[in-house]
Amino acid sequence: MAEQAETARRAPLTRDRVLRTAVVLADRTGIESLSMRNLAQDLGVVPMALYKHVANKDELLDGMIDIVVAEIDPPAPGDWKQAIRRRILSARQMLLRHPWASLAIESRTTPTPAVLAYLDSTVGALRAGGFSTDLAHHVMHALGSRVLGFSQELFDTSRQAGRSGATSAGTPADLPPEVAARFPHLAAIATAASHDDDSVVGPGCDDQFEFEFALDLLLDGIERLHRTGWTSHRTG
Amino acid sequence: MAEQAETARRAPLTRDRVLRTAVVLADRTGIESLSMRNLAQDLGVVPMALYKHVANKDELLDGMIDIVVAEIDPPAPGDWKQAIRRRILSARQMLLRHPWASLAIESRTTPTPAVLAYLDSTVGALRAGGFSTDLAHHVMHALGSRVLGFSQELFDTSRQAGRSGATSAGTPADLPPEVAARFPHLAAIATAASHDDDSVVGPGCDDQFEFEFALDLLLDGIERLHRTGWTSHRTG
DNA sequence: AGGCTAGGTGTACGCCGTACACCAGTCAAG
DNA sequence: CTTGACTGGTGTACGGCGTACACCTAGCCT
Repeated sequence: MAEQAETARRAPLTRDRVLRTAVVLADRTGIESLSMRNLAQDLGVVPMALYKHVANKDELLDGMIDIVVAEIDPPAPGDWKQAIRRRILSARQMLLRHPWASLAIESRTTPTPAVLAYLDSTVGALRAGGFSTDLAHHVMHALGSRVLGFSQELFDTSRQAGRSGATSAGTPADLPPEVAARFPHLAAIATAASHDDDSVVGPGCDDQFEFEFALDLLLDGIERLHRTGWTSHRTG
Repeated sequence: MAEQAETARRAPLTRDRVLRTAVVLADRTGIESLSMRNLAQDLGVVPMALYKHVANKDELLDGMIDIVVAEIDPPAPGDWKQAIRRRILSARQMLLRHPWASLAIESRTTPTPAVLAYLDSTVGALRAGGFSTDLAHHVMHALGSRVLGFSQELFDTSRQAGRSGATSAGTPADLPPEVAARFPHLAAIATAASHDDDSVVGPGCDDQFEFEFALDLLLDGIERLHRTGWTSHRTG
């Protein structure tokens, strides 16, 4: 009975447990150091045991993506603009919780069913708002990466070291001086917000503000097209 | 005069040659199958020889990025809108030539000098057009991934197999039937264009059109903000 | 009892990046 | 002319990776 107590000590190791442990591990140590061997060790199991539950590492990643995509808030009733706005912001929150997810989703050659479902329901919200399939089609392209909340800040200094989110406290403009000297325009932009005390944006750069700025820019434009009955058909 | 060409090395193997060969190899076989060993073989050299010219694989990737970013057309004179539009579309062409580049650039934790220079000159074009640093700052965030021309079409079926570009000929709506059944809105969008013969967009989905649609949506919104003297400062 | 099956194990293979010791040239200074 | 440092290509080797394959074991059905 001592022997079976030892094996009974750990949970049964289901596919779901494998995937969720992998998500936690990726959250904690980054996607690049998520290996089948590490994951197996976290589960107290030998590496090959995982292959009884996932076909290979690619399928593991797909499963992880499905799990985090499922964390996005379900569509809420209301007008299309509010609904989509809330949805996208919820997706963004998910991606901030799981910093590896955006790159993982992008690197997949084909979207997973959960991603497809998310996109589908977003299109559904547009259609429910009276969008033609034609306009809805183009709008989905226009929202593009924002549909999944990607911020994708190339010059986001916070991405190098710690977690993401607003560069809120401290870190006013931490470009290395030699970089600032060579790229004056970039330097000016990086420090712009901190110079003006009456700016809505605090010191440093508020990712959330920037994201909503771009999002609203797109949404307002989309609304305008919608109101004026825009179509990609030839004018005639 | 007798040159010592008789004993000249067959392969000079400079840092530049290493990087350019790596770019060609990545273009041909994809970034995931670019290894130091493959690259060395392509150069007719032993793997460790590369390390005399690049510190490690990360530095190799940085060097490759610098090379392809340098292919983006230099800024042209003219009004800011045209200048930025041309620049971004040029960047997009570069990314279509080097399909590995967008993911590679995104996965870097810190942008390379060439990327910084590209971003800087884009900001410069805005400033030259009379944008405040404040507005220019937010505009750069808004353009976001589009600054480097990322299309990032999650539901771009062409990405799974061949090269990208417009799904121009054939392939009207190649969603697998079981997928189409489960996601009716997606299916409707995917087939929308092919149903209407008088659409500007031909059969299938014209990536280029979609990209410019989104880009112009953003640019028009930005222009409107610019004209009305938008600022992120508190009103009043 | 006998065998089927699901699930965990152990070993092994071929990739990968790269540390480290080595060696063949070139070339400047003694 | 020697010498010794420096540059750049080589060979070997190590630890980590994904995973194929054979094996074992426990529970279940007949």
